[in-house]
Amino acid sequence: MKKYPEVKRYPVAIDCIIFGFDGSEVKLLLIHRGFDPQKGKWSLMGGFVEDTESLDNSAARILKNLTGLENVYMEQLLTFGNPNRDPVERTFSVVYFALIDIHKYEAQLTDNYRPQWFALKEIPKLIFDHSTMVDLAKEKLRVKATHSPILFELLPEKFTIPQLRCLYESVFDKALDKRNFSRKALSGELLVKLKDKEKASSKKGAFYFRLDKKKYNTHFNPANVFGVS
Amino acid sequence: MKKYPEVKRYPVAIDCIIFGFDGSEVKLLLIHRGFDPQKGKWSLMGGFVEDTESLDNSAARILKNLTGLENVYMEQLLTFGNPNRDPVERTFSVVYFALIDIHKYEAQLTDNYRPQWFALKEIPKLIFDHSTMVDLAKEKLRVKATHSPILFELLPEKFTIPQLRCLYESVFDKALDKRNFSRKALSGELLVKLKDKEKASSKKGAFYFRLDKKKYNTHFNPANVFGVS
DNA sequence: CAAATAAGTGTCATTTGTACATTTATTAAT
DNA sequence: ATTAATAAATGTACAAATGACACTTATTTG
Repeated sequence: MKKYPEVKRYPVAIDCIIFGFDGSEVKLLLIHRGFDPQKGKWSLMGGFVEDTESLDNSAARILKNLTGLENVYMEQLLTFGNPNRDPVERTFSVVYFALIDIHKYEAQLTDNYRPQWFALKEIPKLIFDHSTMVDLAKEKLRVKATHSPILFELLPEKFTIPQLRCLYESVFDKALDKRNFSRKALSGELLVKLKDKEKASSKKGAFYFRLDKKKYNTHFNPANVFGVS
Repeated sequence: MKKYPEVKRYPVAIDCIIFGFDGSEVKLLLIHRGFDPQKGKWSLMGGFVEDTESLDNSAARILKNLTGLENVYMEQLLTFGNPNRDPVERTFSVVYFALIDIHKYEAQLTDNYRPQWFALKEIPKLIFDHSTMVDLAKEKLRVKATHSPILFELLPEKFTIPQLRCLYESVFDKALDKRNFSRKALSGELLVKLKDKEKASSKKGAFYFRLDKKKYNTHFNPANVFGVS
């Protein structure tokens, strides 16, 4: 059958929002945009969807090309399509987002586009509607964190309860009660206590824990980790 | 500046998923597709995005054209873009969904595309990937219903507690305890008891309630009714 | 006035959430 | 060796929310 007649066609882009945790704070990964307009400005990792790839695959390819990051589980967030969002011509952008452990992916990160991690409170001005995208992702991150243990994705293999609390405090931007937090964290029985301690941040040291992956995967399988969609 | 060189362009479509409640069950609105391929088959309300409209406006226009429904608050769900999802040519589809009170919109509904309401358990085979879209929307509906009082969107101005319970039972597909349900429903202080009763479904009759719109809007403003995005 | 129908309501036990202060293990300095 | 400093670890009591459960009430119809 012939193509749809009289239908306008548009470039479809992907933008990737990568949140990361470095043990004390949640940060956002940005790069310098590689082409005009706004070449060199701070930007999300973006590119155009190619002809034979799915949206998910396209997002993975683009992230890999621009940052070197691979095997990052990203979730589709929302599509932006205001007629004037891109000054060059109308484009649609399907936004993806992910949460990673910064240190885990440190080695993968390539330097081509001079990527940089920014604390959530120090995000610079971004091109186009990228700031709106990030705001939306931050909000979604909070909501998801409330209803699922999604934030474990941000942690290294071994982590301490204080680090975990720190992560939640960073996401929600508020102080949490030590005692109540650790009671709740441990009550889920998802955490396994290890024998060794993290000694860098206190004299006493804090015991490491790891995630019980079996239980985690059973109760929150990958497709559901980030919730519904 | 010149348009992006060497970038492929695609039609961008919208598909609208409309859930409705008729007082006893949640249903899905479908129409007969108006053009080839698959002309005449059961389909979501879909069409192509036009050049000057936003995605939200496009969704509203398409819904109006195909069904007559106006002023329905729809939320963007997810974008589908597998290369082969449409046999004619590659298209992307941004999916929207909404919840309405079937009776409230009864008069608006036009007959051009022979629209029909289907109980969730009796949804017919749909074109393309529309069934997947509906499954996703059902799931999202459940999750949203758990975390926000979204379901009030499905009710008429006046409704009874048993109707409300019935709605939740329909969405979650399970029986809920009468006593606990009404305690919880009333505890929010979002419901205002009226003087008259609904007498159709019992001899005793059930008091009508209405939503306290001020409180509802204060705590769950339109942008947030459906949650985050 | 009896029967039928679905609405409406209360209690108790359990779980969950919240507020709050002291003790403990370890290191570094004297 | 003793002390000071640091941040980790832990418990209790009260309030609020949840879940399980059965009887009474208002109304209509025969």
